Amino acid sequence: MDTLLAQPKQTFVNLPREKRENVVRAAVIEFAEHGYQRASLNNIVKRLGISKGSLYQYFDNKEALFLHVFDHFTQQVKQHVKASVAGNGQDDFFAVARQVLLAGITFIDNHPEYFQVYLKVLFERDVPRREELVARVRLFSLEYFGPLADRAVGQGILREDISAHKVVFILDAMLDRFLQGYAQPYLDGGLALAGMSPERLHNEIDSIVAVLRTGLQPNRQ
Amino acid sequence: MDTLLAQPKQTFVNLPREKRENVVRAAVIEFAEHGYQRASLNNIVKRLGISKGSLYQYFDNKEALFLHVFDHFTQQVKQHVKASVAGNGQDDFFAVARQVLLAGITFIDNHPEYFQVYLKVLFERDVPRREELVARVRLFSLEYFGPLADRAVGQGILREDISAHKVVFILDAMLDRFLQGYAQPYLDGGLALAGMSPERLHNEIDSIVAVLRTGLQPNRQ
DNA sequence: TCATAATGTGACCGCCTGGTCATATTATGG
DNA sequence: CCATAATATGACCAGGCGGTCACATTATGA
Repeated sequence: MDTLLAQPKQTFVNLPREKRENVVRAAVIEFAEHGYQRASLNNIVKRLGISKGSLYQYFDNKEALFLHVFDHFTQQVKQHVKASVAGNGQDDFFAVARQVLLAGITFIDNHPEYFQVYLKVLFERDVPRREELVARVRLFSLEYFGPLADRAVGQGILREDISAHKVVFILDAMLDRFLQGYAQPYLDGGLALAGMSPERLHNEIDSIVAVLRTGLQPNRQ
Repeated sequence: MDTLLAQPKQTFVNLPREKRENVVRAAVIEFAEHGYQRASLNNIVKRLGISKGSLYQYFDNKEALFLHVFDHFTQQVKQHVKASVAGNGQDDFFAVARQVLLAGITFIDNHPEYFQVYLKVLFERDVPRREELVARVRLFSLEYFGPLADRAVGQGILREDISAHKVVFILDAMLDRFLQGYAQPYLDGGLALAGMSPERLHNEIDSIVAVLRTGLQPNRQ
């Protein structure tokens, strides 16, 4: 799970850090704009002001460059989420969900292009090792919420007529959809999430978490 | 809203129905597999066994062909949903939601390629008139559930601390995500929706609707 | 200083794309 | 039957793609 998807060539590793970062940044932008297949290596080298031959001294081919970019993405998102939730370890199930949602928002704010790359991978065919890439992100969510949901079931926090599996699905669906709406305004169903002030955004999140809490906790009728 | 996005040329209209349907079918398959930009007109004419010149006698260009395909999609989905819900007009808010979800499932079963085209449009940049296309589908959902939610609020069926707008967002998010998971198995969070028997699928749907009902109805604590 | 290794370069290759157009084929109706 | 209109064809075009490679430039260390 934590093994790398692809190694750059030694030449790339030897490069000064700033140049390496430039290359990755330019590649991320191109893949974010056009997805994998339509992304153009010619555009990338043009943007960087280097020759195409150089890029091929850094990576074996387009696929290796792309996988390297995706590696960066997964590393950053995991690190960001874990750091965001770290301080609130003892909170209840839904408070953690809220925290993860907020972490997603700030990640998108900080790295909108990386999230675009992910969205592209979700819905583009012929992306190399697509299932594996998506699974890396998805499994992170499942691994993260799965045990929490199991524990919550044990504590009687969740209603018993729905499996922990399904709880995670519902939670994941809401989080994912909310973040998609935040990243792509025309997906937000008229909520205008994109331009929203942080306070109102927090209100929206609280509303949704409240609905999930009421819907998922044991029945009190 | 109901005006067409693009007209084919007269030559296409004059064609016998079967040939017209063949052309549209081949185009749908190609756009479903590769999205707009990567779809190849050469592939389409090869699959049809006609010359490229002929295709250009039917449509002005790639964009016109694509928009014609999307017109077909929206017409079919609207017709299908309306027909599915028609008999159950007097049901309550959540029963209608359940019915729409079921209609979505059967639509995907009947026309998986059309739904793929829609998913591609959602996440591909540079699709001609993308916002407009997405809006056509989205607005249908909003127009459909919006009035229902308003009425439900008036009847006191929905909790009062959340706007009808937000209710529609949550509902739409769950429906959309469920259908995405059904159409693209690696999006289903391990629920294995794709290969599921109809009975178990209905159980899943009922569970989710139950959670929404409990979460969205007035608080009874 | 100079031989060797590492790195950078861009013209070039074969392939595919959306789109064009002169020409061939077929249908129509007087 | 034949002139005209409608339809079908595929070679061809310019442009972009991923990828290659012979060569130029720079860095290294003895």
